[in-house]
Amino acid sequence: MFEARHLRVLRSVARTGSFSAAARDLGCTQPAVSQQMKALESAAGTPLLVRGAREMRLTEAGEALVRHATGILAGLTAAEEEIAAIAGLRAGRVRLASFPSGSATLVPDAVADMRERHPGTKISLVEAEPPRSVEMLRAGDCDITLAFRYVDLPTPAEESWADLVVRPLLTDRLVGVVPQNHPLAGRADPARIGEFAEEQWIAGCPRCRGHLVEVCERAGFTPRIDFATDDYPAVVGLVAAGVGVAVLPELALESVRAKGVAVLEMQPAVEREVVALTLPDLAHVPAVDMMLARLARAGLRQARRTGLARQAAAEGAGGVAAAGR
Amino acid sequence: MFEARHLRVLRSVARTGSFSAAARDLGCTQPAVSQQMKALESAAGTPLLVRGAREMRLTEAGEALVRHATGILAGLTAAEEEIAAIAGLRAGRVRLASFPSGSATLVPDAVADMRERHPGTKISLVEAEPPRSVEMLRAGDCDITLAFRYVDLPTPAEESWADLVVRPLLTDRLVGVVPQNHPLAGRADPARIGEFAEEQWIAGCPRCRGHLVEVCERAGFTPRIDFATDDYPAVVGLVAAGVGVAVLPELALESVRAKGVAVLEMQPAVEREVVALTLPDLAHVPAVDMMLARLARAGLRQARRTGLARQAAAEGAGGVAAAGR
DNA sequence: GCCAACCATAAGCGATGCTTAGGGATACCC
DNA sequence: GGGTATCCCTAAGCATCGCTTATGGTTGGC
Repeated sequence: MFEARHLRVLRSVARTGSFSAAARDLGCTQPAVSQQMKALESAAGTPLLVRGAREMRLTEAGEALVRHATGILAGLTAAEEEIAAIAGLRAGRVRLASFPSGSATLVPDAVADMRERHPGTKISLVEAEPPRSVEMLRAGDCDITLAFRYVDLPTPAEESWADLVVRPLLTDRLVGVVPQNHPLAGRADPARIGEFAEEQWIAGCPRCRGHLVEVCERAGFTPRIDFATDDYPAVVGLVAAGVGVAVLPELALESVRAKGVAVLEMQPAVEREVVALTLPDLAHVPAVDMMLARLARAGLRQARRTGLARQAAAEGAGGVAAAGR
Repeated sequence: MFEARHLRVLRSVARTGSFSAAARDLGCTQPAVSQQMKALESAAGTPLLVRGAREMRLTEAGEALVRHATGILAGLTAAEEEIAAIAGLRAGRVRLASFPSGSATLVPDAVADMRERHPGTKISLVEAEPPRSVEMLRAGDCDITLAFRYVDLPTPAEESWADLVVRPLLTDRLVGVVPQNHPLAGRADPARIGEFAEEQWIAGCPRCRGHLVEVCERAGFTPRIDFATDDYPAVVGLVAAGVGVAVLPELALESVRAKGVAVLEMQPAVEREVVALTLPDLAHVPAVDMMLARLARAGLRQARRTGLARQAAAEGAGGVAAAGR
């Protein structure tokens, strides 16, 4: 079995015509070259070099081997370059899976950031809600999954993230969304969930709906859900049209033009933790690692933006709370 | 720097999907595979594998490396096969250089022998007289040189074979060639060189001519050389036509139809040693080594043939000695 | 809930491959 | 023609590498 090291030495000897020159070329001593060549000739089973008076010539077998070595070493170099490009973020691919409100807010920011810093990387995105998207991650169909969990809700066992790398990005809150002419719309104080007990509800994605029911039942009532859709603009439109009220993640509202509705802080706050998930091995893949960092940064920026908006709304309180933002 | 060993392991892991299976495949233990992969990932600078629940998956970098590995390992295998073919005499080339009487007698026999035993080998032949042919050998323009030396003559220093592998093939003798009607033609006893002192001489190749002059001068006369050619049929023709006499190597007569001349043994015998020369390194090249063996065998066969002919001539003595053979 | 398969890690050990040191041959130069 | 520089080989010492065995932890399957 020839080894690449042997071929490098042989090629260098063939090029320079002497062991000493090859040794200088390769950055080692001349006996090292001599030994390597002896080993190589032994492996080949035939001499490869003819020690001429002043120069080193190749035998037929030597020429054949050099001919092959050229291609082999070129392939090796190409491989090294491609791997180095991936390791050095000049290439590489990250496949994201995200739930809708994440892919509308955090992902674009992070992707733009990533593309600016590492233009060679390729990013793809599929939308998938948490249980499914985590399956995809485990099945190798994506590299990073954006997911969320409600901190007050015990995670179901079959959905454990214990074996995953969990990178918190953002702590999201639920907010109430009511028609602009709703009695609660003008109030400065946060709303309690119980105040919506008698309303008609418009619910979001299945997971959120499940959580919502849980929260309401803890507050002592069962919400009357007349309409459910994971299409948040539709939810907002329905609320604006007076069909009902909704309690939505703040992040989900971020990319929706909230016209004709009032957004209310909830008391007590119900928090949703938005995280990026990946497999432990993938966490060390440079492009994945960098993408996680970009997502974390996007999460911070998003949190700051939301915080500022909330602060501005609080300062301007007395009017319509955070309406029409 | 990736090594072929690494790539073999990676490919095996990729194919089998587990370290244990790869270890069985490669004939080593599982920790060996584990360590190799760790080293390879360290060299790559990025993970190559994702340890899935039950199967081993490749990362993007891993897939890229396997893609390259396929070509690289194929190239290595091809190289090994080609070298093995040369080492195993299923391929290979031998370039011969020979003086004319050698290339007309020993070489055809040896080449036929070689081709029969190792049909894959390629043999080429160029004609060249000793000083020049040895230069060719040293310059790498041929692999084996057939040459000869007169054992009674000190070899000139600049033509030393001390650094070469010298393989004796045959001990050739000089014989006298006289017209069939020459006074010496019918005699059973060997001729002495001095008996030709007053003759006109027809000489062979320059080297032989030089030697001939030396031999004659030791015998106390200077031969009157009227004609010199390295074309032995021409020499024989001239002798037959009565232009003069010649003293030629027996081997040179072997391929010449000696019509109209008588061939006389010489007393004392003057011997020419026919040898095959090669460079020490080339002597270990299988095809060269085998060709030397074939040449040696051809030399033996030739010696036997000559011996038998001489014996037959001796038994039939009293008539025309060895005429018209 | 135990068992089997798989992978990681650690320790021991032999092989490999490098280095330095020294010797012989050869071409070049004064 | 002798000195010198270059080149290669060999030997010995030594560090590293890579394999093995032994062992532990984890994960599916029965």
